[in-house]
Amino acid sequence: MSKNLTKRSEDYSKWYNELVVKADLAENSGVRGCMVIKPYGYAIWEKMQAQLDKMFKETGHQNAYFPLFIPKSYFSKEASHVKGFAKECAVVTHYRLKTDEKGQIVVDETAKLEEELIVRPTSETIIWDTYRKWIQSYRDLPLLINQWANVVRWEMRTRLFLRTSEFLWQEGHTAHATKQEAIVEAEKMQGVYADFVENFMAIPVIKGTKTESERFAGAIETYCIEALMQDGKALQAGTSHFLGQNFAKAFDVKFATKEGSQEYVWATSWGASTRLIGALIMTHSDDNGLVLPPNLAPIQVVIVPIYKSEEQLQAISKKAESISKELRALGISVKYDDRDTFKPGWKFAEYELKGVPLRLSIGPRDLENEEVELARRDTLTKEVIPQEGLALKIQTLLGKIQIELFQKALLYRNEHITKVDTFEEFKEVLENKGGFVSAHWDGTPETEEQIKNLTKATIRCIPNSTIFEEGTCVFTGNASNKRVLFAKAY
RNA sequence: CGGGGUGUAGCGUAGCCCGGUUAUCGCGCCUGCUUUGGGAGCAGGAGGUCGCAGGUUCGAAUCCUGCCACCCCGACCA
Repeated sequence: MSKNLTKRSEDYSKWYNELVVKADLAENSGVRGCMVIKPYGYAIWEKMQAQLDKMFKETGHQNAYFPLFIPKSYFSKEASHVKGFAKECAVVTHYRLKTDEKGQIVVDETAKLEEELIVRPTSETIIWDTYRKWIQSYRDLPLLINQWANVVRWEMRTRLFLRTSEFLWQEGHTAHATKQEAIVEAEKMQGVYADFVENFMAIPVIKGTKTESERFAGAIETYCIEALMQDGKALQAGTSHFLGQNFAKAFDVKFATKEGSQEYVWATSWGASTRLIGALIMTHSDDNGLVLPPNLAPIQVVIVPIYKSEEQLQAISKKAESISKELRALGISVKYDDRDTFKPGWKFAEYELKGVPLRLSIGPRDLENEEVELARRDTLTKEVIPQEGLALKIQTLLGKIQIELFQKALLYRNEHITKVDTFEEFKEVLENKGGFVSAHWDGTPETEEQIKNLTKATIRCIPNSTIFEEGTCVFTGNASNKRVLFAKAY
């Protein structure tokens, strides 16, 4: 999309990291792959939270909060779950420090915990341990709970927003009386995520299911939404899991049916994280900085005065205030930046870097002609327009930008789904073009594994939209009845 | 955990191989004047445990040993 964005990952990586820091979203904290989210970045997260939370409430969910620490024994009750997370857990082993003979602060070895506590990498176990106490009867079901929290995963290599040791997210955990109802819930939440990401973040996604080897640890089925970044790599933007009765059995969560029998409940869990901010950056931004869709922009319109004298500034400020007032009346967030410590050119560059969708500049010339200069961040175009009817025009334009950002990303995404039928083509497309590769696969984890080892591409999903099609596996030549999407992924 | 690299002012860096006055430069910061329609100019100024701890030496940012932190490449990544 942008002239300098390149598929060479080290360049792209550098571009991305610099952008995150320069746009004032976040920075490395210097603490083991943990980042500091700065006020501007957090304001975007708050907007995302507010919208998601609203959507969860509308689908009948309630918020609650569970402990940060999970006793090791809880954690190990579901076999495949513990296997999936064991290698990336932070463990609390002591509860006290002391001063040693050299005056150094050291861990007090006598204050060793009898049972270690795991800092939650996800909360299934502690939540299901709690649900056992909450659920007795079919009347207690369904139980539809969401938690906003932080989790810790001790990843080997981290990257701002995309994979940090600690991250912020929401995790929904629901309990149902029937298998069918739980599946419907998991699918519904996949839909909620897709709706949010596409319509609010303007990021097109492909809905699908994960293969067995990519599935969440402990899930029967994982529903996902997959997005494509500008460097041709895929990013998992949200997941929803049908957990069957695995956790109910591990934590002995049973309910009395109408008929009086005891049955295990059916479970789902679903989550989306601050990683989505990384997706946002990598989908829309360019070499001038961040590009924010209007729905997510903490500041939607910035007004920059251009003046020489104090009298001019006063006249401009008066006009800017009346424009701001009109815009705010339409629910548009406006910032009037009349700081005299920075020059207009500096401010233009600054707000472009921060991705503010629209910029108005007003100078003496504009006052005289009853005009303003309006600049669009996404297209970098400018026009001088009358002050008459400005607020409504801006409102319409913000809506238009939101849609056009999505359309632009959708076009790029669609151009980067390539059907291939030979392994030579498969490698060629991954290497030179990037993006999703749509290919036949024989359905075995072994083939998937071998392809991954040879190309670093994984099966991102089996798209919901995939249709029955006779074919042969791109790697083994064995029979296949549908295409799946491969890609290199974050 | 393997392979490579880097730690010098808030940020980015030169100096290190070949030890020697007061540690270099740029950005940023402070003061003043001029500027303000796309990241201003000039002048002056402040800011340093040279990652930490030992060692060698008359003398260490520089050489030696150990440790720590971070980055990149692998492995890992619901």
